[in-house]
Amino acid sequence: KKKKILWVFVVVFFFFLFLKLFTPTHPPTTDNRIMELEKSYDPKQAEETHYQTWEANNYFAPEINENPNAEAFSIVIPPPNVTGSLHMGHALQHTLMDGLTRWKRMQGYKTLFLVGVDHAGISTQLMVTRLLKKEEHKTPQDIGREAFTEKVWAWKNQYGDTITKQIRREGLSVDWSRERFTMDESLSIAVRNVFVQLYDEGWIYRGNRIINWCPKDKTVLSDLEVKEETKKDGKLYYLQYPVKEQAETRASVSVPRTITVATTRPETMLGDTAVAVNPDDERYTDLIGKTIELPLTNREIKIIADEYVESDFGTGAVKITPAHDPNDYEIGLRHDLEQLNVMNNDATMNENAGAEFEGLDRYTAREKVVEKFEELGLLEKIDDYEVVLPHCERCKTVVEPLLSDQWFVNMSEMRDLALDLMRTEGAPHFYPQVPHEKVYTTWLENLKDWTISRQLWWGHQIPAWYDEDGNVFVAKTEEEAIAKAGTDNLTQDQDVLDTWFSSALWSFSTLGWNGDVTETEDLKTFHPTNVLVTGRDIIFLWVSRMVMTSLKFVGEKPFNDVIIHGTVLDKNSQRMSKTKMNGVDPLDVFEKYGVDATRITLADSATGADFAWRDEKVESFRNFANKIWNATRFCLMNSEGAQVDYTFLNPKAEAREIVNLIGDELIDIDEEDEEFLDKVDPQFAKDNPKENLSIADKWIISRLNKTAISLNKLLENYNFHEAVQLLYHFFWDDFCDWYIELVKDEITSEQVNTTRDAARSKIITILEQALRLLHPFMPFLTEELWQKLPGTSNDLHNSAYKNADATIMLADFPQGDASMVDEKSEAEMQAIIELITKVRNIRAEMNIKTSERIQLFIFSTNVALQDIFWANKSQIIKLARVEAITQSDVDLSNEKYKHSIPKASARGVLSGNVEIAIPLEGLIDFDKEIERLENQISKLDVEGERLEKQLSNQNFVEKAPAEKVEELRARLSEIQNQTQTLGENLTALQ
RNA sequence: GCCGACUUAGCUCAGUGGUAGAGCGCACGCUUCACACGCGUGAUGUCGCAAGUUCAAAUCUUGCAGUCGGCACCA
Repeated sequence: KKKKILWVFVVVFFFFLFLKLFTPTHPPTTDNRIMELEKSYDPKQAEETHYQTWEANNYFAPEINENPNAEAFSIVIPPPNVTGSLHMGHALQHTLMDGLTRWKRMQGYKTLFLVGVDHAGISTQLMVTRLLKKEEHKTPQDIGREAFTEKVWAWKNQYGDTITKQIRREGLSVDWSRERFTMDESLSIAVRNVFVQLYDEGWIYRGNRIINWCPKDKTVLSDLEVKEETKKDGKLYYLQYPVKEQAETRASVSVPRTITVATTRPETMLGDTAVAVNPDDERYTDLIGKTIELPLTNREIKIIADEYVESDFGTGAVKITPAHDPNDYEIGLRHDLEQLNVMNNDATMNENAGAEFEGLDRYTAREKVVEKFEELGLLEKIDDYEVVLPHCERCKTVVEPLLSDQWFVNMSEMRDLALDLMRTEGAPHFYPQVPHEKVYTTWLENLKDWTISRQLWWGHQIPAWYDEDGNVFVAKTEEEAIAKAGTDNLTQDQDVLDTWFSSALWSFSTLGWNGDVTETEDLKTFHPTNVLVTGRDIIFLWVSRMVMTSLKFVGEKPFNDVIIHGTVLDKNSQRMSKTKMNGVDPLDVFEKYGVDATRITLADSATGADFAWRDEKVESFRNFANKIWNATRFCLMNSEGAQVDYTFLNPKAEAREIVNLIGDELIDIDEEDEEFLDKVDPQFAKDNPKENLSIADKWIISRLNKTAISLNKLLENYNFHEAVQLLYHFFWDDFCDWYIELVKDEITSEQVNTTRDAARSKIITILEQALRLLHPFMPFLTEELWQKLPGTSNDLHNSAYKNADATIMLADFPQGDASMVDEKSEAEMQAIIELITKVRNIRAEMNIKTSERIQLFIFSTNVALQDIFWANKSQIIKLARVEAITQSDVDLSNEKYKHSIPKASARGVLSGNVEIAIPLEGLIDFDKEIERLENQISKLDVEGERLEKQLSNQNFVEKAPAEKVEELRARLSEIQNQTQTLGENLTALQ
């Protein structure tokens, strides 16, 4: 038995060896380019090599543009956190920005895509603090401010380039020579100058206010950094406060009177300094002005009347804690109440809370307060209550409202500048405009003061100094502060500024403005930037503030347009988050499908709406990348004797031909033409006059020009989804499925002649144009392939980059030429496509084997169409798998048609009164053919009925545009014709 | 409470007054000399529900229902 198994193995082995040896290999070729192309696209190599070349050759820098009159195009990147790493949101916005930049660069604009990172105060400080604890078991306080910030810098220098490496991986054409960091010297000077000016003008002030305090990060937060979260299982505690009665009344009352207040935070009662009721509340009228003996304290507080209190809410009586609640604070001011802070900055109770509570955490204190009230018999009840609690956006800790000394910006002046800009110019223009413009405007209208100080060490230290008496001196430098104070016994404010304060200056501080320097070449050239691309979560935090500061300090808007992209959700339409572990790492996707496939997937998804991430979608664009690869592979396999040549694409080529024949002086050509003609090979023009172009050639040229025109228009409107769809279908459907197939025979011809070479040049020329159109969104693949095409050189560059080495990223972006849109050829081609599709349809429905060649009769009273079919008979034969077509097959008169075609034929009708018949002697299943024809007739009937109904409506005929009515009439008449023909065919079968 | 968005084919999403679209999936067929990450063919939707405007509504208006956001407040 064992022997038998072994024997089988040996046989199988030799069988495969045999198969391997005798399988024909690729046909030999003289062109070694072919050998370079693998059967499918592997993005790795392209991604590794081209970026380095681009960067090394300085292609990303605006200086590459040699045209002194070039218009500028600029984008500043929303600076990612220096601590950060790339997520899908970045990948999305980066793709859009780079797509736009590459597009404009190819158009000859002097482009700047400015890159940089943000110091991200809280995030970075937290990260390094954690590291310090883990590695050295120390807190920042243990090592002191100076040592700590040194550590952060060291950390930044060591790890801060993670994000920039990832940006390179994405292929972003950013100018690294202008890379910025929010804590760069010049940007820091800008921050100080802005601070000093705003202070001097009275817009920045220091004040004691109720602020949002994060007890974990131990810093104040702005309103925008606090996120509300609903807690369903909250409690509402009803506490009874005994009213202190006058001696004489006390005698007559057996039980002391109490007033009940409700609270969700009982521990704050230790800081109560009043109880408030509505002045019109009759229940409490007699108590107003009386005194309460505040339990658990030995303090007495007043009952006051204030309109703020709503009588029908809760008990109608409110405990007032001015130091721990923003509303209470306001009431406190109105009634001149004491502000008693009972908490430390870590949310433990302080000495003001009383010895019993001092040092307890706020929640422990809460329990204890409730216990004590219960013991005293003063706890009325506890209700279940849904509470909404403010949380720290970063660490999720419940934020405590606290009374604290902080720095604020009064935004009223800058807010008005921004609102005026919107009202007068409609700027910045949001894409999509709805709903963002309104949200932005409404937010500005209700803008409150901005808390800008942070109790951190990492960031821009506030340029304010205090003397021994606490007098404040705001100055750009310590020297200036000393000069102002008249003493050097000064201490600088220990706090730093909100990260967003420096971000707010980003659009101009990155271009060299710093308050000392207010005019730079870059600022003049690139500001205002053209467009900002960002997520909707930072419209308030960043976009609006850039608008305000830019108007105030530079006197112009920071950008014309703002693209707000949607959020990338997970496949279940949930937000991606670290805690949910449902994030998709762009680097994994790059690895699996390639950067280009990922980029074009993201661009396709960018409609402004949120979208669910699906790997299947990238997969389909990976397939698209492979399709491009293989189409190019095919062209290269048949590229001997061919090269990219624009003579073919444009009638201006004919001008060159004439120029060559009769001399320059006789023809009037403008400068633009001259430039174009430089790229044209005159010999090719002579060999291939335009009259030689086939319908397929004219059609693909028309499609190409239409595509280019539409694409540019779509990109102008930031319509990325439509742009990608257009490219996808032009390349796959028009170019691959039809053009390549139509010219395949010609191109792969064994015969070496000028016709073959011309066909090869034509297809490569179209392909080369297509690669350019694709480049902004698929930079690596297109560069890889473009470099391999015969005849690509820096001659194809936009005239602004004539001296740069050949690269597709500097090639001239096809604008499309409306004069090359050829509707006649498109219609003719459409007829051929329709014919072939119809035959294929009949073949499939009648189960005719692919290998089976069939006969085809084409009948049309339209002589022009007859000619077209005849002229393209070889393509029809090939693509519809037809045996042969003779002149008589397409030249049938009505009578002859009816009599000469076998009855046993499958029939079809096409638009333009074209009929086809496929004799199926012995193959035809009559029942099946009857069913097929009936199906088609009934489909046409449905449409016909609807049209008839519409056309018989007098109102429609009278009121609808005449064009429309005519259109429907024509369609109806065609349907009637087709139905009739099919009906006759049907009758003949029965 | 205020403001807003969304609801279209099995799934993910485009479209936005004039005959319903894509990709994926599905069905059938294909070792057709670039590509099975492919080729060909096909099926599938009272465009959330109801009313209104209009000759004509998925598209505009109003109401309702569901989903999801943003802002504000909550003793």
